[in-house]
Parts: sequence; C-alpha cells; structure tokens
Amino acid sequence: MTGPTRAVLLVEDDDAIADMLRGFFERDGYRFFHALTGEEAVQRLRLRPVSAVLLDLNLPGIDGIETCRRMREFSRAPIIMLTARDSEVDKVLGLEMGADDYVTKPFSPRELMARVKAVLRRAEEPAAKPRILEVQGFEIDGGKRTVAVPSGSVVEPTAREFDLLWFLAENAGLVMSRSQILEVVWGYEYFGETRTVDVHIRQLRKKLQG
Amino acid sequence: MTGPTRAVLLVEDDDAIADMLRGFFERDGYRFFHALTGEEAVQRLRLRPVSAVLLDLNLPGIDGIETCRRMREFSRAPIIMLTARDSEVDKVLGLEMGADDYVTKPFSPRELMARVKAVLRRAEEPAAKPRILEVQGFEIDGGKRTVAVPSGSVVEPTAREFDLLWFLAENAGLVMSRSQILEVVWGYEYFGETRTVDVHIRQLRKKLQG
DNA sequence: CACTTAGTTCACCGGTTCTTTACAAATGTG
DNA sequence: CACATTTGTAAAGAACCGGTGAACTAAGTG
Repeated sequence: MTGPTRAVLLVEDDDAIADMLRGFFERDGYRFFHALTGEEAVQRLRLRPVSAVLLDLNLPGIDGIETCRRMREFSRAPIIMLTARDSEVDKVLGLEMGADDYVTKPFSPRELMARVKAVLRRAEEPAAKPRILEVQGFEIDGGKRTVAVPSGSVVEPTAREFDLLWFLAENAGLVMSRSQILEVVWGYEYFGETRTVDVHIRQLRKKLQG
Repeated sequence: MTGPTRAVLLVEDDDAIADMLRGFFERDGYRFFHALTGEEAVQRLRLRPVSAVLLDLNLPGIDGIETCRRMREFSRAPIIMLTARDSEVDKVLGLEMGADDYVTKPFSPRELMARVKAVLRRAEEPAAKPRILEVQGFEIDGGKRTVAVPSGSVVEPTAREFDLLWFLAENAGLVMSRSQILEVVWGYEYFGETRTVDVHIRQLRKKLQG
C-alpha cells in the first residue's frame, strides 16, 4: 500500500453506472475520474496519467476500440475493457489493440475491482519493495510503518500521520503547500480544510520529538 | 529458466484468438504450436512434448475433457484449461481429469501467460521442500501444516487459517493491508469482503494462544 | 436426513483517529 | 504601531476502525 495513491479513469456514457462505481472505488481509496466520451478520456489521460483505465466499448462518438488505440499511442496505462456479453469480436480486437483485461457486462463492482487490482499488481510488481527512508537521523520504515527517532525510540504513527511523514521525507528539503500535501497524501478528490494538515503536522512533531 | 526452449501447445478452434495468443507468447520467447481439434492436439503432443498445453474446452469433435483424458494417458505435461465463464461443472471435471489450472474466458493474455509461468515453475520444482518457519517462538510447519506454539502444544489450523498465518509469518514485521492479504492468501480474483480477514485472524489468535 | 465443520458476511459497540472549528500567538506589511 | 495574514494549539464532534457474537451458506459425514 505504500507508494502513490492509485487512480482510475472510467470512460462510460451512463452516469448511473459511473456514480455507482465511483462509490466503490473511492471507498477503497482510489481516486476516480470519469469521462463521458472517448475524446474526453484521451484528453484527460494526456493531462493526468492514471493507474488504470476502465473503458466501455459502447461509446458515443469514437468507440472503445478507437479510444483504446489512441490511448496506446502515448500511454502504457493498463486498460480494462467493459464489454457486452458474448462480443467475441470486440474482445479479440480489443486485446490486439492493447487492452490488458476484459470484464463482460453485467459485472459486479467487486469483480471489476479485483481485476483492477490484478492489473495494478502486475504493473507494479517489479518495483514493489519495502523501502526505508533516512532523513535527518530519522529512519522511516515503509514496511513496518514505524519511525526510529534519533533518540533511539521507535514511534508508530497513525496511518495518515505516516503517509504524511513519508511524503515529506520523500521530498525532504522541498517546500510543499498545504494543497499539494492534501492532493498527494489525502488524494486528489479530497475537498477538506487545509488546516487539517496543520493538525496532523503538529501531532507528528509531538510524536517525533522524544 | 535454463534448459530447452519453452513451448506451448494451444488447442483452440478460433483462429483469431490463436493468432492473438501466438503474438503474445512468441514475443515472450515461447515456441507456439496451434491445434484446431482435440485429435490433432493429441497427435501433436505424441510427436513433440511441450512445456504446457492450453486447452479450450469447447472444441469440435472430441471435447476438451476427453482431449485432456487422452493426453493424460501418455503425457504429464501441465494442462491449462480455457473455459467459458460459469461452467463450474467443466472446471471440476477438468481438474479431476488431470488439468493443472484453468482460466475462464474472457481472459487477458497476460493473465494466461502468468498462469503458464506459474505452472511451469511448479513443474520444474518437483520436490516442494517442506519448510518450517520460526517466528516468535511459533514453529510453523509448511509440510504438516501445523503450528507448535510456545507453550508446547501443537495446533492444526484450517486451510485458510494456515495459509493466512504462513503469509503473515513469511513477512513477519511488515504491515499488510487487508486487501494485500486477500490478494495473496485468498487469490487475486477474490471478490469478497475485507472483514473476512478479521474473522480468520480472530480464529487464529484464539487457536494460537494456548 | 441431521449434524459438523469451514468459510463468509453482517450488525453492533467501544475506542481511536480524523476533521473541523475557534482562538491565541506569531509573522508580515503599510 | 495598526492591521492583515499566517501559523500553532486545544478541544469537541464526526467518522472510522478493529474486535466480537451470531447468522448464514456450502460441503462433507454418519
């Protein structure tokens, strides 16, 4: 779970389906973007890379296959296609076009999320390793999610606190605005107060001195 | 992966799928053979042994199950079945017939290749060494699938419980999220509730403190 | 069939964590 | 200095999380 927040881009013209999926993904800690058309999706993907694309094949305007092709011109993001049952033709076409997986409608949200996870895992596997950051005498253990402070004692921050510390330590020396921190640590779709950061910082300072 | 070139034999009556898979496998350094019918596949396998057989269940002429049976009469090559969704009957039958794994359609080529690799790996390490993990006074016996607790008594967890314990013990000290645990212990395609993990953990704790 | 066991899901509770808010202190600016 | 802006602190309520009992399903057994 360490590492950057995961984001998915859904390309789907049915708002009801999109809203439903948004719920599931956000509850699971993903950032969720929704594009109504293929053109919009391609444009979005150019602007902000995501961890995976969920691509409905039945789209107004350019269809899913074409969308997939255009995306593949510049992005290697995993693409999961959402297809109607039994459309074998589309399936083969889609896979040739560079899709990574398929889910046939109707699908359960859980199944879809499992596929997304499988795809992400495959993509992330080579790199995934528990790291340890050393900053100013602090040893921040991403595996144990603990911090060894200079005095010798070991602190166990809460989840948010640790994510926050990890982010700051990764970019040690760089000045980060509150909204930058919120974006990365809390997730891009978080609309909370920026002062929340202050409170967590304070909590961290308290825990890390001593 | 030292040794002879890896070769797979696909038994599949759909040329489009076959061509698509050929691309994936050959790009990955496999030799790729394609048979359209069960009879043809059996004959091929007699002539030239392969590292793995990918066997579509829906075949003209003799079906996948029968093909599998005939192959097993003379070959121990790993067989991966390609089945339509929801054909539980076939699945069980296939595994009883001696298949090593199965993949439900539609599948992603990458998923299929991952399965092939897994099967090959298993085949190459014939004697799965029964290991024993020692963590915090617990002796976890992967062969017997039992646990000797510090007090001296020996516990026999259920299958899931043991797999869960084994995974945690292998990564002793590391913090694992529920979804990480689900992915590894339950399997990548598991769609269940994350709280299931809690319940099994509780059960383990109960059994291990004694 | 009744009965057992394993596995999964759910609802609830109590404690922790997170977020917001309000205000004080510090800092910047004319 | 007077004022605005930013930062630190404390407290309180909301939201969340982990532990638990229990219901339920599925599979195996006598």
